Amino acid sequence: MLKSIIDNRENYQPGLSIDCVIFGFHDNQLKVLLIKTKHSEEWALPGGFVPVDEDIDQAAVSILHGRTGLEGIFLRQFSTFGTVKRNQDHFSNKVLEFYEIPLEEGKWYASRFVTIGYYALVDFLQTVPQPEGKNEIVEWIDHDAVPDLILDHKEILDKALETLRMELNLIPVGYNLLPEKFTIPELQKLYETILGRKLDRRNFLRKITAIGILTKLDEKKSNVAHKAPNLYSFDRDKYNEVVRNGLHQGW
Amino acid sequence: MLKSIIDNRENYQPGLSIDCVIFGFHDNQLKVLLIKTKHSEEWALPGGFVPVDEDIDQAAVSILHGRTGLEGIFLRQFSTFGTVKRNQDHFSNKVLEFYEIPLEEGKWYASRFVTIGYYALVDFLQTVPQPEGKNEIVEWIDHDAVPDLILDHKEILDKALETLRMELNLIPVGYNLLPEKFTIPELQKLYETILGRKLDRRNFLRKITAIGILTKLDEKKSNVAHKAPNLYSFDRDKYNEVVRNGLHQGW
DNA sequence: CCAAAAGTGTTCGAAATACACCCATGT
DNA sequence: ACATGGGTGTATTTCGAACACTTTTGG
Repeated sequence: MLKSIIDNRENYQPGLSIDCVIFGFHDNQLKVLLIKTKHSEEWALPGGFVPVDEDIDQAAVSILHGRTGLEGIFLRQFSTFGTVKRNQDHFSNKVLEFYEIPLEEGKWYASRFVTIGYYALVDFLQTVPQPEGKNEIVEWIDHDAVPDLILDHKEILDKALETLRMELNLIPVGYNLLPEKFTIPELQKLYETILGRKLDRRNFLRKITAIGILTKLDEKKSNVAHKAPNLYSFDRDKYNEVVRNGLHQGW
Repeated sequence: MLKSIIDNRENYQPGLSIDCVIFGFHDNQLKVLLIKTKHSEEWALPGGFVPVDEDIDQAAVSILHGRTGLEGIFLRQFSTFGTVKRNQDHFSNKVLEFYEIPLEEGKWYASRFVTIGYYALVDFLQTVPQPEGKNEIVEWIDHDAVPDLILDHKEILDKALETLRMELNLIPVGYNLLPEKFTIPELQKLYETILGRKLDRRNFLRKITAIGILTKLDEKKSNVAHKAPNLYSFDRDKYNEVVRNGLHQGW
């Protein structure tokens, strides 16, 4: 993968990469999709390079699709990272040896890369992590349990979550993070997880329904302990309308 | 300028630029600092390239300093632009002829540039527009009267203002846009100008003072028509503290 | 003396918060 | 039967929106 990019480096925007923070939600846990290559002990954000004939947003979509198989996903650029030293450590001879890349060509890879951060919200259950080649491991990691990441990827992840928290005040969230049918407590746990604090059940219900993007289904969740919670779905039209027009409230 | 960059293109991050939207405020008008090169009829945002040994944030600071002479300015990255066609038009033979750049070297310049947008808030009266060389004109233009800009610079400008409006809900604004001493009505006009709508005087006073960043001076503005308004200044410590901790309200 | 802008307080309604009881289900 | 989580309503407080009169000053 890396070798093929370096061999075809003429076709890629030099010194520029994209890193994606892919959020999922499962078991009341905020998850992050991370990758690990066999030559490294550390995890990394899934990322890639930008073909010269592709818009950066499109390149991000491609990366996301490549790692998750998903399409039509909520994807948002949040920040660009470009300190001089950000990928200094990345240029290790080990990596080049591993990929059998001559030192001369490795210079392309060794230079400072400016990386554009995107974050995505995806449906955990519909996501099939797709490693590129047998040297790669792709896995969902609990956000609480994210280990050290390569380079400044931890910083990028933190900034993504910070942005998501802020955008929670501006756009409704959940459409891509939850399955088709979900319960209010599930949605609330999602909000609580993103925000990192508890919310009052009754007030949450009032606020979230007031937005007018939920459809109460005539159906209850089955096979659950205790009282069966009602199922809801998003009213897709209204949801998209609110995404466009913005939310005028905060949490 | 451009020629010297192309001659030294090894020292710059390839395919990457920075564009700054520099806001000022004067005569109750939101102003934008724009530049025009003699070979072009169109205005542009002040921008530049990124030295390989400089952090992108630092490069933005340098560009800002170069065009305004100002330092220690409120400067914030807001978005990165990178559609394939964004600077297609920029590669005109006219430009290369003008700068006496051989076509071969011009290719560097012709490729797609991804540009990182920064916006700055500066004190209009302390800003001395500084053209780089005699081919450049640097001028404050009323935001209302901004003409067509080159490439996607209009889009970048719009996005900057949109971000600024949003950030008005998160951070206090004014420290860099107003002179040392100012009146509440002036501050209010600044807010109204950024937001593009009128605010109620009494409610504005209550809200802005509640933030606790203003110091009422024992001094009135002199030589003004009608009732002399009180002068205020920012409490720099508290101002910075609020910038750090964020504002928990909205307009 | 009058026009034009500055200063100041109160009322009202909406929204956020805090809070308690009943209901359904699996064990 | 009981423990656990789900569903619902109300009272209180807080915050933003609307609003009118008086004061000062230059012309």
